[in-house]
Amino acid sequence: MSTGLLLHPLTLHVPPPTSTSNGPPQPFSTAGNHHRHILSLSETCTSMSQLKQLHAFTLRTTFPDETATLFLYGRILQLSSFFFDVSYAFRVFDSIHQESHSSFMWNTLIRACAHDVSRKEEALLLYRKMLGRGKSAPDKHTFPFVLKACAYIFGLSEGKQVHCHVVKHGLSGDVYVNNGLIHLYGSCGCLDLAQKVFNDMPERSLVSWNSMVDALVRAGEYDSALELFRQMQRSFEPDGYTMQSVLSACAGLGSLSLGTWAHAFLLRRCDFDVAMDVLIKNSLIEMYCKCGSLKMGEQVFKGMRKRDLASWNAMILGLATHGRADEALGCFDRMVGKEENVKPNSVTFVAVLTACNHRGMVKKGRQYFDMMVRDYAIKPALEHYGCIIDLAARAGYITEAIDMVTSMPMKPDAVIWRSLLDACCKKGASVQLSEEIATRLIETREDNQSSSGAYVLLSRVYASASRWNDVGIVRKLMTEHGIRKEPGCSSIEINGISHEFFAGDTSHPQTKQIYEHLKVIDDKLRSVGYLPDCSQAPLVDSNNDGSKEYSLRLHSERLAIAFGLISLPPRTPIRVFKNLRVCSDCHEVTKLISKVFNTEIIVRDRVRFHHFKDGSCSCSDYW
DNA sequence: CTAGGGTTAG
Repeated sequence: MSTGLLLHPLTLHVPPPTSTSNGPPQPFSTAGNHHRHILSLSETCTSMSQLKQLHAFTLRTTFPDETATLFLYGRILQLSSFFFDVSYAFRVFDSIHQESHSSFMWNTLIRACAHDVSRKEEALLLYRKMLGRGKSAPDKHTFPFVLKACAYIFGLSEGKQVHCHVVKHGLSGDVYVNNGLIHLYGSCGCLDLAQKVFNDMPERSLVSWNSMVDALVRAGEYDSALELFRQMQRSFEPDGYTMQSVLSACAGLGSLSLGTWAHAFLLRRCDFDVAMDVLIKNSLIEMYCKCGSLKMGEQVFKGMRKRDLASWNAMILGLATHGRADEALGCFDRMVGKEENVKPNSVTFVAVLTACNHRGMVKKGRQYFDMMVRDYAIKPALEHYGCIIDLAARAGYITEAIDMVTSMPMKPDAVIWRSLLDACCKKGASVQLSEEIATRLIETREDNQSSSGAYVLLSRVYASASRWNDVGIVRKLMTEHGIRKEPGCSSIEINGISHEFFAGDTSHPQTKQIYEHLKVIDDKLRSVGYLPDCSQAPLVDSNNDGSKEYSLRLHSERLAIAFGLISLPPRTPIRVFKNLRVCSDCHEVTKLISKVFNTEIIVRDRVRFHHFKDGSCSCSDYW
């Protein structure tokens, strides 16, 4: 046989066989310590084809003892998963006698599955098999992989069982295992369990802290996440993973001052490789856009040497949510154009459709929806239908929107019913239709939006039809079901201090001034020809005292803008965050106010509200 | 005798 099978560069690293230091290598069947050579070859193996040659040698070689053979097979398994050839690993594993499967082999295979997106379930299956065979017990290496697989499929009940096994095997003190548990509970939304594991750990690493910070961010506990970040710095230097979570927390709070601080922090302290750098920059774009600084978001985006799909998605979405639909669509064109040639995914189209939605561009929205299906073969998800249905309904094409709901292949969720009902309410659809939709919305049992939920919207429908009896019934139902109407809410951040405004709210210390200024704004708007559109904003009896006002007048973001115009020096950009979705008319009004008062005003939606205990939060409180 | 943990947009 020829050893020419093993090609350069592998052959370069073969230690000379002791028996034949000169001349051609001997056939492997005779020499007693050839297995050592194969073993050392396995250390320099650089590709799957080399590994296969090695495997072939192994099959032809007689090994001095069983242990040595199994050790080598373990290596081969390890290498095939290192080269991402999991099916080869499976074949090797299956070729080994069941009795001889070692913990190492099981672990290697489970790990290979846990790292492969399409094999997460297989990882759990293997683990179950491993337990069932009873030959090799799981150890501290097994659990982190199994837990990762559980986390990925959100298998909370499976994960809890694995947690029991961890305890049973006396591994509840292992730092790797515990990190896996934190990650699992964090991804499944069990914050208290994640916290408990974290608290009870005898030893913590940087990964433990990062996983816990991440769990808090996922749960929307941004404040606590930042507090933990502060604590962790007493023992660890943050890395890229940490900063990614910290940036998400800042984005979630909508706090530009915190976000800017985090940006400065990472410029000063952190050093990443290129892959991490792209990830961090993407988080920066998202953070700046969510905090209302589209300018900084764009700056980061433009300054990137390398961009990936997520960078484009973040930028398009940022432009879209700021109502800059044309630029968002332009960005999309550039992305798919010849020069950049990045293939969009389903998230890209959510961003593109959001751009159309925020500007009420019905036709364009439909075009992009069709383009997604036709040109990119992307199957529309619920979110895409949500965008396009909302778009149609808001523009008054309620029948068409309902047709889309009935023809789409999946079950509509509460968001879709709500946007239909909202449109019915604003466009004065028939009471019967509105009632039907409200019923469906309530049936989903997901309707927990107190300010624009089924009951509130339905009572508005009855009110605009002057069916006061029914309004009373709905009100009573709301009380019985314990649903409290919460007013719309906006916030504005000034010098690191956040101020909140509720529609109709009078609790701010400068209320009198704010309302006076609101009147100034409205008068100015009227003087340039703007009149609140009654069909968009029906008369509502929001105070339940017979005093009807345009709901537009009560919009909380207008209070916030009024406050901004009073307390900021002229021409300072004003950033307002709204808890409800910003719609096209809101962008219009804001644009008009910006023009009339010569100030840049940015309104951003869907930022989670951060309730400061003392009503304020400054940068220095945190760091 | 081998080894291991944490990222992604609505």
